[in-house]
Amino acid sequence: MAYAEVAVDAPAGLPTYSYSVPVGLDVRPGQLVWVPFGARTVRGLVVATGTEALREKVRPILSVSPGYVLSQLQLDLGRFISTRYLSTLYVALALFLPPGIQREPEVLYEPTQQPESSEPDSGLNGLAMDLLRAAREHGYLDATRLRKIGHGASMRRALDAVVAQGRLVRREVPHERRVRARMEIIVTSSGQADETAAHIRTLTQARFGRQARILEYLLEHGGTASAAELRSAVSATPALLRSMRDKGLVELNERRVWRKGVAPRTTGASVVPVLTAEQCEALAPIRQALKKISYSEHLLFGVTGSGKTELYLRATQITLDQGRQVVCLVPEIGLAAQAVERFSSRFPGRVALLHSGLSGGQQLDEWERVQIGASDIVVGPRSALFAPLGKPGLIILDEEHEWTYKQDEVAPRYHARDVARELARTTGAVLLLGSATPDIETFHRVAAGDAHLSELPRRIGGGAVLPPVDVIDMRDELRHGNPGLFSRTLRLTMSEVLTRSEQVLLFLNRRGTATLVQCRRCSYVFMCPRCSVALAHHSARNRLLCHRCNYSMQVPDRCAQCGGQRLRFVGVGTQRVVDEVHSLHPDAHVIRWDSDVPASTRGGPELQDAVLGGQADVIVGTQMVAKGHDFPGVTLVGVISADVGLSIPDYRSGERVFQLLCQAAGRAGRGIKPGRVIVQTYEPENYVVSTAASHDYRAFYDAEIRYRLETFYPPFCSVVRLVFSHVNEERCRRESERVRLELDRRAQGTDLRITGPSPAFVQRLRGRYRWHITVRGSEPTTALTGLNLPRGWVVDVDPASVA
DNA sequence: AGCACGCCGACT
DNA sequence: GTCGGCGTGCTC
Repeated sequence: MAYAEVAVDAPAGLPTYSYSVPVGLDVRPGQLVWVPFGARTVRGLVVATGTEALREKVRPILSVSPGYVLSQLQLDLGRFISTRYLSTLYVALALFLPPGIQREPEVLYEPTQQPESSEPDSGLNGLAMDLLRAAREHGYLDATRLRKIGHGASMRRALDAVVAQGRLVRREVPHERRVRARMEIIVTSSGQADETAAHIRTLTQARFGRQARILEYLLEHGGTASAAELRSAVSATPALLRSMRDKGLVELNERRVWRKGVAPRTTGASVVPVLTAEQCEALAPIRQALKKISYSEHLLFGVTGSGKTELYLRATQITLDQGRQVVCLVPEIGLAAQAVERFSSRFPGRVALLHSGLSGGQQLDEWERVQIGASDIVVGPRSALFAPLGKPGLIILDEEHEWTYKQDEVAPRYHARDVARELARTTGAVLLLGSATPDIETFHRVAAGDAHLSELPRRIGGGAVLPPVDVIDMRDELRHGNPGLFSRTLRLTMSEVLTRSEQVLLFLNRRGTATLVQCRRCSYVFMCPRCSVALAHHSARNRLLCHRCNYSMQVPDRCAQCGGQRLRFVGVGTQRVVDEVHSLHPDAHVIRWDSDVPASTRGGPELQDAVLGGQADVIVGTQMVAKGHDFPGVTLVGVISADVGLSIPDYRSGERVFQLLCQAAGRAGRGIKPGRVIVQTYEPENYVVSTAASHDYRAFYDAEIRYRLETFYPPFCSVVRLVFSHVNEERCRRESERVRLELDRRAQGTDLRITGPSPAFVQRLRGRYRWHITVRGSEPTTALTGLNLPRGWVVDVDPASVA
């Protein structure tokens, strides 16, 4: 008897369960199956097979899904993800499945045998009787039929009633795929050309004119054509072609056709530019590493426009020449198109683009092109890492510091950089990370000798320097009687730029929306006495609250530091900036560019045209404008309040603000005209603001790494965040306190440091209260493995934010 | 996730 | 006494 260990698609429980393999079913590791689990039929992935069951209780595997088998490499990487990120084994492995796999079985309702005449008065309502009648008529009810009869709560109730009476039984049946490969029919004339010519003559005489014309067409086109082509050229119908096949005149064959590709398949190769001396030097260690065909990690550290992309392309060339594949990850879908274009024009026809924005069919086609080796370059967001690669040789993460590489909404909450590193390590590939503002942890890996550093310190072409940055102390403005949003310098410069008909980009860091209380005189921000974290003002309870330890205090009426009586509640939105610009420049065309503007409008032609075509005079935006998009007409960038994000109770807030300021500054003067940057701040002496203003990454790194060491945060430890959410706030608090005690027990004799529970920064989400606990240590995951948390808990290893 | 089981408060 | 709220534990 054969048995299989199966990772099942259940939200919790054991990593795998044991199933028996029915006779006649060929089950191997890596296969996707349907298995019974409790009262349900669920997806499972076979991780091992054997001749003895590991456990006593077994039920049989229901069916094996055709199409794809996970490789041992993928099974191992899946296990790595599930242990590292504390996810179920199934969801980790499911990352590797092809697009369009059905996760749920089809649900059918079948009538039970019951003589209709002896029907007792059942008390069923009309809807329920309709269901019964339809089920008896068709033999069963599926989702499509059910939808035709009705929907909503009443439908659910009716269905429940009929099932409860035993008139219908619910049955779950395996259901494979939503999307299929697109096939076309290829028509080939049988026999030689002279034979075909003879056929044409006899057919014409026998008045089979249309069939004759089909053969003529085939003769003229080398003996083969697709059915679709024949249909439009000589109105050949499928039925006609079938009858011709039956007469032996033609052969019909099916052929896979790729849907219209997302990446251009045919563009001619572009000219390969000559590398600068700096580029040559930066490429050298990467080239060397690729030649060795063994794992190594490289950081390509260079400002925007310094020629990183060309090095990606050169490294790609080397890898492809070795017959290995390349993955290039980009932070978001919007930036994928650009990358695809660059790779496609150098390597026409070899690029696959993989992301969830494509149609199911396109996703499947791109994915399968990679699988069969038709594409050996994969471009996409973090999920592209899970493309079916046989021999990956190079994995590129562009803008590696971006936190979109961390999946935090749904499990498995993995970081693509870490998974990429593990993939590279196990396959002997090169991991190439690119950034102008590297993640502190990545730069620390360089310092520790775990990654090589390649630098591109200058912009290419004319050695254009980064734009000059003016730091404006907003406390001075206040002292000079200007309490407004804009400093005098920004106001003046904005007017000048607008008279010259150039564009202004006003940048607002909105991740500081939580109102905090600041003294207008000495700029003191009310802090938690226990956590050195700014207290947030909660208007509902009218108190100041610490989001880390839950300390709370009354709303103050004077400054705790200087006794000043003028306090301000900080929290500015994009709209207020827009209003202010309007009042200063009533004729200016102002455009808002933030997450409140629907993505379709944002990426759409109207907004793009307005921005690029120069109709827009002022663009007001948040994080989004700082990333990726080019604004060639912009000559002035104004950062409204550089330090807002600094007070977020998160150890990475400084790093975030630094990156954002550098990116925002980098938006100025990307065109021909020189640019200028004005940074407004209440803390000009803060190292984050000052180092960003002087474009000095190393100075920032030095200060930041010292802070991380002193406060015991990554890279000097690992962080796990546990969030509990519940509709009832009191239960929320109680449950998180209970878990805190449990964690304290587990922390005995380890270096674990636990903070919380406290309300999360986003305190209420979708009607549920949220409390969180943060665990830090050299190996917090180990201490948490096997911890049985009830429903409502989310565990996030290496969270993007601990706020 | 679904389902069974078990424990407490509002009713016949 | 019982019906049903939902909190808890199990699913091979």
